[in-house]
Amino acid sequence: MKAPLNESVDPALGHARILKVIRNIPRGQVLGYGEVAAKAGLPGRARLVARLLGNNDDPDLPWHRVLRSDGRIAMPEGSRGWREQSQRLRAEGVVVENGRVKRAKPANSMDEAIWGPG
DNA sequence: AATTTGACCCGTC
DNA sequence: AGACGGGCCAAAT
Repeated sequence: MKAPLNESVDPALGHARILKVIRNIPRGQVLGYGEVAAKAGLPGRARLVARLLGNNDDPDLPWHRVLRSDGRIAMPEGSRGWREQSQRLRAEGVVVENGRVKRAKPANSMDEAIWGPG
């Protein structure tokens, strides 16, 4: 039998789960659209995440912590949102260059570089 | 009910 | 790093 790779999910519930994941991104950290979707139990639905953010009106939602998989900001360069996102990220200590976020932060020690934090 | 759209993603070159 | 092509999937037209 052919098991579906992912189950269909009630839209309202899916939306809620996605928003929850975004709200749970720690300060100073970022996540890709696809990663958010996956964490919400909706693999392959990165574009749904994008749509939700586009429609979102909740000022408390840390939407700025969501980036494209290549680490770049997902809005037209120079646009209002683009500038605000860069600024918000920097305010949290995230390094942003030309709308691109460096995920591989310079490690504070060689141990961290090799074994990672923790 | 068919087509278009979107703050996307991935392999390849 | 950047360019291209093809794939993806729910929501809006």
